[in-house]
Amino acid sequence: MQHYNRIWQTVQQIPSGQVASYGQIADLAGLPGRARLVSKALRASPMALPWHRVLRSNGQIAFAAGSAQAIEQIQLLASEGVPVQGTRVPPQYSWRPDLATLLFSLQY
DNA sequence: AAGTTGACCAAAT
DNA sequence: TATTTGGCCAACT
Repeated sequence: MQHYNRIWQTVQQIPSGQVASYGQIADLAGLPGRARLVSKALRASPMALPWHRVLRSNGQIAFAAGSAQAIEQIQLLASEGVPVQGTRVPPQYSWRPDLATLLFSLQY
């Protein structure tokens, strides 16, 4: 699907040490309102992606607390210097992409 | 063809 | 802070 490629490329733009929400990725990929599609795209991704930098809009991990996936994600984030305090990542780690940079790097 | 299911979200409570 | 509610829509039954 064409949309998945856009989503994957957008996720790859998230810098180490920062995080983005599903809705944010959808918007940046040109798919406003389709946050759920992003989760599907990540699940279906055949390539290596920084999927751990994608959180819910409120900073929480999308997986159930305590699940193996959630634990792995927390570990990966920690290795980049992003703490998960209690149940969520503090908002100052959210990615604020420069628009011109994005437009330059998203090729189709 | 019709109903269900999500790695979601914003707003209200 | 946590939970609920209604909305969303592609992919799967």
